[in-house]
Amino acid sequence: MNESHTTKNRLIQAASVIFAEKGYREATVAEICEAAGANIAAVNYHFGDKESLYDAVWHHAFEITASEYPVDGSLPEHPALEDYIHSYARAIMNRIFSEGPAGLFPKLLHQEMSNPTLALDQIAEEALKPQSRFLGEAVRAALEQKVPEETIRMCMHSIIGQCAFYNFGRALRERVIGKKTLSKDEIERVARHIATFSMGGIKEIQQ
Amino acid sequence: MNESHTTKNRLIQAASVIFAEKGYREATVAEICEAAGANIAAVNYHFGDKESLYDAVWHHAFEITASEYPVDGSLPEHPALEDYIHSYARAIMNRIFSEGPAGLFPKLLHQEMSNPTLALDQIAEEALKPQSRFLGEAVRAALEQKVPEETIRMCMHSIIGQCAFYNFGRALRERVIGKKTLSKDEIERVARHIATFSMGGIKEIQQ
DNA sequence: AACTAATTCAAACGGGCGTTTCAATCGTGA
DNA sequence: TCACGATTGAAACGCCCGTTTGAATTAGTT
Repeated sequence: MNESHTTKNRLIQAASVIFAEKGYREATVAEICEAAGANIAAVNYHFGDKESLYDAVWHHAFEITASEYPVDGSLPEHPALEDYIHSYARAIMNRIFSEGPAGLFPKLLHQEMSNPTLALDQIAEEALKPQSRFLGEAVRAALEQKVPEETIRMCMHSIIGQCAFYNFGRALRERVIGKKTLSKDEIERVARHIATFSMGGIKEIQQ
Repeated sequence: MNESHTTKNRLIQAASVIFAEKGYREATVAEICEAAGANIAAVNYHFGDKESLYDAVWHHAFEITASEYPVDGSLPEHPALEDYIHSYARAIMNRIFSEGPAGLFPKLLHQEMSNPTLALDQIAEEALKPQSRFLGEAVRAALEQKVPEETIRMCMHSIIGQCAFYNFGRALRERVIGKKTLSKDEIERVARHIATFSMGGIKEIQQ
């Protein structure tokens, strides 16, 4: 009876979508239960309270996105710096524009960044620091000893910022540009652009 | 009696801070009134309802930030592309790390991006599109005819993304890096970095 | 000083929220 | 088949929200 159609799992899946859309505080347990086809008391019975359900949603969302689109998922055998950046950008872009469950993590993260709950500390430690290190060590290795630590950090932020903007800028892209989603090809071109652009930036910085 | 200490003005000032901190829905009129030293009914008397107060806050915040840190505020006489990017980045960074009223606009924008209200359409049209055009036309002029429109757009996003990350990444910078704010000098170095990095990126793209 | 309009005040109103309650129902092992 | 723990169900509780009310107070005009 450990199927994925238990009430508990239906709650997590329904809650993921609603939390991602509205954020923790704006989402109501009533609408979550209705979307899951469960009774209003189901959240408290299966999770204790709303906040524990939120924790469960986070772990679920991160596991899915990290296994479907790992940041080192496109690395060739002997990767150069550009390969690291491209692999990172490709993974992040695919996550952001995934319309399936892998797309929920970036949306949850966006919500959490503007109105942090206690969950953010844990997420930063478990999910984001490792990804940040993945990029940071690649950049540091490529620039070794030539530039101060602050410059390395700024270069990392330049790379991460380019990717993250497609997540945080969602609402604006619809309004300023008029494009809601990106095709598979566009995603590939953006990831390639970010890698090329960043390599040019780093070259310009280090001379 | 058109001073800046009327109840109406105190409400706008108090509300700006609270809306910027918590977003529209999470902020309560009770705490706004308390912070303004006004009665609970003051919002409805002076503005009609919470949403109209929110509109007033937006206009107030944008006027302040746009006049204190205009995106063309650091342009030399005959600006090259790098000057445009630097002027833009410097203005945005100064806004983001301003601890005074000029810092409220980026915070409000962050809130609005994750949970858009009807106000976002108006903001996008009045405040953000012009700034986007400022950058876009400079980039387009520098790359004229050499690259497709999609490439120009991606370069713009690379520049804007680098700046915006310092706004959206606030909560993470504290948790992953451990730095909360930036000194005046650091702000200048980041703005210079973004301009240099972006020029390198654009050079790499256009060849 | 007297009158009028503007503003402030404490209290209350509906409505929606997360949570609790406890009876009804289901699933499973004896 | 029966009994018992696990799960579901409908209803209610207590709380906080934005807003409204109507009286009290203040400010401006003659």
